[in-house]
Amino acid sequence: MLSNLCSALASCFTVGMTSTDPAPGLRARVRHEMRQEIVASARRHLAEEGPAGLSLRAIAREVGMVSSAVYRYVPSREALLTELIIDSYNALADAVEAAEAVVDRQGFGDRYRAVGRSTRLWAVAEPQQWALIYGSPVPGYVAPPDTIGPAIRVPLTLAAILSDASEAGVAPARGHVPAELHDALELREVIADHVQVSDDLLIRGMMSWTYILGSVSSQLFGHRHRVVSESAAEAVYEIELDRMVELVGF
Amino acid sequence: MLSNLCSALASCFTVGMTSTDPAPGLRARVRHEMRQEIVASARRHLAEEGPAGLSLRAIAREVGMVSSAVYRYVPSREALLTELIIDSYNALADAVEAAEAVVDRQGFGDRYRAVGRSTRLWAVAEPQQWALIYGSPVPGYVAPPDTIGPAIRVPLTLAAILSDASEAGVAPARGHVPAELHDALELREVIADHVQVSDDLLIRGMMSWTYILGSVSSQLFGHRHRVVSESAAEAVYEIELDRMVELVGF
DNA sequence: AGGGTTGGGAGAGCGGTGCTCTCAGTTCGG
DNA sequence: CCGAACTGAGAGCACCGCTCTCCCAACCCT
Repeated sequence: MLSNLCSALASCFTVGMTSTDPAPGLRARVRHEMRQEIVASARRHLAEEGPAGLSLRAIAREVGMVSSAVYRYVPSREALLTELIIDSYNALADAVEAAEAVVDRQGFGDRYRAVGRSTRLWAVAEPQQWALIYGSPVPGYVAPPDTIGPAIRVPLTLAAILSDASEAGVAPARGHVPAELHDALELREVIADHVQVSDDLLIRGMMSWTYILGSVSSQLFGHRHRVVSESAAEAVYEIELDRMVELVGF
Repeated sequence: MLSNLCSALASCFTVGMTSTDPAPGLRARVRHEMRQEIVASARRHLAEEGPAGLSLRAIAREVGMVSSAVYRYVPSREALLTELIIDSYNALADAVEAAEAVVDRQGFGDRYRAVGRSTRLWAVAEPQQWALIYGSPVPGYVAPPDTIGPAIRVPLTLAAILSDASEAGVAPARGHVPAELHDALELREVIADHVQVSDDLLIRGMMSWTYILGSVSSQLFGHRHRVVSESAAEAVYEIELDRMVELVGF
């Protein structure tokens, strides 16, 4: 029965469950609402205090419960963080995919720029969520497998751009990559393989995402202090995207 | 007298003080040793538990004191973290400068590669210190001015490479940078200005450091999962450095 | 050498955290 | 309708940063 409870909790905890029970039952519905209220409060606290400041007791206080009661809905603080992490990955991916989708399919450089711009815009709007997913991981915290799906959505969007560019004959390989590294590029296993992307282009594409991560984090975490003035950050970022387009070879 | 105590604590707290009192006094020396023991314990805890796990009480336990006693030596947990941050910046810069110094002065690409390699090596050896300085900042923590000096040492090393390359006529500007961004590049104010570095090269150089930050953090923080196999990380990183040399134009 | 001053350790305590356990009341399903 | 399941409250454990008081030992100065 304990395992029943656990699995019930776990399934209810899974994001995007929407089981649509035939007979929801009053108790089940109010439970679902209570859970959503808790998560909403957690999201609010995250945005205000940051990941380290997220406290189950504070959440309990806000929703008008005693701290032990929230454990009926959330197995642990870490699990709640995991849910917020998945949410954040998905929110970022939603924003990026929406921005990239409206760009001319043949403008590969512009598609990359759209990814870069929308990523930065989302991060600036939600700095704590950015810190949650791309900051230093909480020591002892291991990302559960549920997170890797949402986490890889943006890289997959970029991979699609590479794939389309390869198909169009743009961005040919222009650099040597040792053959023994071919199998090391695991990203290839995740993307549709009906189009052949060269190792060189795959690495350049990976670099283009790495660069976005590095630049946005640098800006948000204050590592551009005395390097680039804050007011020009966005304009400089546009130059950076141009140079990365140049590096990828679109 | 309270201000006296404060200033005494502050001056003793300053890194690299080494006041060399003429008459050290037994009490002063044992105090200094005690303080070093505390910082050493803090460093150990940082390496094991990470920044978030650094606890003054645990340190006190380890050095055989009651928790309130450590406050005679360290004003707060945050101040202790600041000291560790400065230490980490300096340790990284020491490693980078040592690696870069032994490279042929005219091999600008190789000098950059040395910076990139030594940065990654240090980060892999000291992941918690890397997370401390380049991970998400602790919410509510503001970097005191003492940190910016050590923090900018590696960027200055890179700036020197750019400057030398400019002087040698290598790496000419090859891309447009709007004139209004000229004053936004604050890094220029920090470096010796007897050599003219173009805006384009300055931005490319900044990008080369941003890229190192992004790539190393990606590797350490697990964002290369299902993208690049762990075993090939170092080899792929070498390719990345090659591509960045290409982007800078050395 | 003695006495006032100062520094440093110990202890208690405040408010906070995550999490567990027990108890009592409520709702639900057979 | 009654037993089973669910749910909130409360107490409690171990931890945290930090403050305050007390007391003893070391120090400096006369």
